[in-house]
Amino acid sequence: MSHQLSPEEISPAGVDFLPGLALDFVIFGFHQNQLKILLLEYRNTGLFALPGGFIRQNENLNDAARRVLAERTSLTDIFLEQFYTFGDLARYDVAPMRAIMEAKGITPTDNHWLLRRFVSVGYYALIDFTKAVPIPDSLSDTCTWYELTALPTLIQDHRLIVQKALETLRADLDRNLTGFNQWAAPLLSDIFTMADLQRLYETILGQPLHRSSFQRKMLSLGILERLDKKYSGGAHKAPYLYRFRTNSPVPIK
Amino acid sequence: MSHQLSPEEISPAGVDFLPGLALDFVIFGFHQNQLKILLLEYRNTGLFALPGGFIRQNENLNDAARRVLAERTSLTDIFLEQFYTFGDLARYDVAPMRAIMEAKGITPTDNHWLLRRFVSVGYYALIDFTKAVPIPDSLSDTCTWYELTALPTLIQDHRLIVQKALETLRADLDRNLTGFNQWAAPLLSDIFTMADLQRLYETILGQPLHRSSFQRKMLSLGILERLDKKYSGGAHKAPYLYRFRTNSPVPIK
DNA sequence: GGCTATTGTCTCATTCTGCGACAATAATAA
DNA sequence: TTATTATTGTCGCAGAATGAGACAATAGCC
Repeated sequence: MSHQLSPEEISPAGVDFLPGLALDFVIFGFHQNQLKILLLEYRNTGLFALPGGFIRQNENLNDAARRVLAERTSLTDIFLEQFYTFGDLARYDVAPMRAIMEAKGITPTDNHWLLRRFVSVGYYALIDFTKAVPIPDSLSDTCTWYELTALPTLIQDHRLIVQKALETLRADLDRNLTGFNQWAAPLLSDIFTMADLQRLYETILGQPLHRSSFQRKMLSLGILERLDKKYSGGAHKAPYLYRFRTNSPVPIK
Repeated sequence: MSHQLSPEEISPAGVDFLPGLALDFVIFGFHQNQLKILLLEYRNTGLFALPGGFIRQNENLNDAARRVLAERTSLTDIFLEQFYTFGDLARYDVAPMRAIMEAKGITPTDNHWLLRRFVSVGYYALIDFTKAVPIPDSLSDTCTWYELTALPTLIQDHRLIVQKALETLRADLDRNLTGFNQWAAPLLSDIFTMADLQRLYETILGQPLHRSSFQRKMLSLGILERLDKKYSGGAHKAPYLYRFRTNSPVPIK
């Protein structure tokens, strides 16, 4: 986990937060055949971590997740999915966290609350990375998109968390596709072509898909609405445009 | 959540446990076309709850789950699956918990740690209910199997937790089938017929399945080993016996 | 030795999926 | 205006997967 604290909040006991419980985020960013995730970097330490946060005493768990995500991406009303809760003792190595704090000029006592054990609830999101304005938290220096295929070494068990998030994203893509698009900053533009959608799928699944089978499957999901308009782009046949149905039927498994 | 504490542990601050974090269990029990779950009852209160527990300071989350489950069922080495973490504020209504403690002769202070907010990690298991010896925890009076189709009213959000566990159990049944059987107290007896397996599926999924299609599908999963022996049961053709392969291949989705 | 309920397997129709074919077409170039 | 070209929508086919019934084999019972 990591931290959306203001500097004043670091030294006190973090008393406004639920103790020992954190949130970790795997924020997938898609745009034009690229899949990235958002990472924090701690200068002078060479350490990278997933964005994270804590839960306020009077805040729902899922609301806390939405709040922290908004703080990191400046995007509100994001579609978030909880995917696993990580609670191994081994996952929390105090050395990196101590290095991060000392690089910030803080010398924590041995039982500083940030150096204790945390259980962390993992969430993932999928957004258009051109629409986010990444903002580092108070302990980190940069908050940047990294290609999923070229991630730096991450602290703690964050590599495992990314892996599990990716598996869940892939497995539930059909089911969550509408969700990713019905919020403030949709993943695809409001209207899009079948080719746009296919590029999204291919990038996330990491494999090419056959065009006609893909079209057939997408239409059979019943979540798309075909618009009668056409495109004005390249020197070739104009594709139909689509948008996601509101109140789309939930696909039956 | 609920509690595996000894009476002495109730009044102190539960200092050995991670604060604010609990475990809730949906322990499915199967036997001969019956699907039940394990519930605790608190006498003199009419309240029913899922078994639950807490995590020790120096204990892995999943190990804590295994420990508590062993305490409730006397079964060690159980196959457990984490399925969701529940963190709404509304889920923790203090009134039932206070009633439970007062029925036990304890008068908790307003900020007693058991009356504070808990975030709870949900786990489910699936065992043969004839092999468990249910043991109530220190706050409850009985620990009993209840038919899933006739559950009493549960405290807090426990009905929702059961619902979500059942959905996950059904969705992941193929994938976890070997898991449920390769531990100390297997779900099915060591060797079993295809009809036994079909009854298990029909009971869990809550719908009848076609015999020949079911057989074809089960064999195609590649997790069964057919034994050349035969049965000696009724006045009819003897079925083959099966057992689960060790090192069965993971079914590809 | 016949009877009967259950089992293993086969077959057939239907649906789903992978994959290529082909005509339609929209902008550009000639 | 016409030819060119890349891309698109759809169709068709082969193979796989699935639903559903048919039928012979058989193990114990009377």
